[in-house]
Amino acid sequence: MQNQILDTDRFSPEFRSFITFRLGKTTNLLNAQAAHILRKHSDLSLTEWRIISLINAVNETTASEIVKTTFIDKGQISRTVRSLADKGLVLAKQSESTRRQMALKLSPDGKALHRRIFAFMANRQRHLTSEFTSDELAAFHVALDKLDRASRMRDFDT
Amino acid sequence: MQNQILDTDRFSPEFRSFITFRLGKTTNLLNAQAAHILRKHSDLSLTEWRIISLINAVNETTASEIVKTTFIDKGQISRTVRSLADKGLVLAKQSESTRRQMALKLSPDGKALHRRIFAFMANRQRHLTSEFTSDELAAFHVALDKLDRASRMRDFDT
DNA sequence: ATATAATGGTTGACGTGTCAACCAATCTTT
DNA sequence: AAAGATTGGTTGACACGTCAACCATTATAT
Repeated sequence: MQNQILDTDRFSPEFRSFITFRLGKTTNLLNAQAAHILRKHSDLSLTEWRIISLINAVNETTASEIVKTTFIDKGQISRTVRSLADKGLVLAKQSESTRRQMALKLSPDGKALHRRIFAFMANRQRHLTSEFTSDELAAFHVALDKLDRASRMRDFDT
Repeated sequence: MQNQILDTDRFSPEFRSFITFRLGKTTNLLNAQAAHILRKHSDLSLTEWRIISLINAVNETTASEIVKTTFIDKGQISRTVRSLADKGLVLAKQSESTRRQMALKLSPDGKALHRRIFAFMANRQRHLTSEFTSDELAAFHVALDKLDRASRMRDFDT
């Protein structure tokens, strides 16, 4: 099956094969879409929303766990968590077991906000995947997993 | 076939299905890999490299064409092109046909740099796709095309 | 031919992302 | 139990990304 690319595409043969450019484009488009939704319905940034969703999904988590699942910079997470705590959306408590980890939970306000925004995001998710068969979707995730693993190699000399 | 996710993954069922989070993670990993390669072998940023590659691929292009193929912000492209021109890597000439477009080409230095860096990036590309069959790769591109199209919808109210 | 709109690009302001250095708490080794 | 290594998180400095306003040029409509 042949690819269909938006717009005219003089870059075809080389660029179709350059998977990172290709991915970057789609990521840019999707991020712009998400940012638009968030701007319209909240004053959350994309990273704030992601962290809220992540905390919501597991009820309670830590900054380092967020780093491991998203590969967002830990400095950025530290700052974003504080801004969410300042807004009263996230509660950061020292966990009982250890004094260096912070247990992150959503406050009632945070949960309410999540519920409200999630409705839009779930619609969006349905829309994004509506053209996929479940096999295609599964294959897409497998492909991303392969790329994740391949991204661990750092040097390509010689 | 089941997904394999790096690390332990308490987020599984919800998050596996959230395609934009999933994509964001892979993009973060791949960008970090590319930035590492570029830092090691040049002083180019990722965006600079992408613009150089893009110009190289079609020999001559314009800023607006770069916008259309990458969806990088046009302000950023404007600035990056100037920085590349300042470094002597890109030649920006008013095109003859019209006075508002700039024709962008690589200088000899730019071409040489591209050739040098491209060697590493081509290795990387081979590595990234080595686990893919050609069908899988084609399917992956089709999936990205579908997401691109679906990303055009902006509102998910109701 | 003139007014209006669309296109190509630049700029400023500001928010976000990234790297590296750092501190404190815990874990590991001896 | 002390020394070193690792982990969890914070901070500063700076680069990069993003939005909106803007200007000049070209295209379109009247």
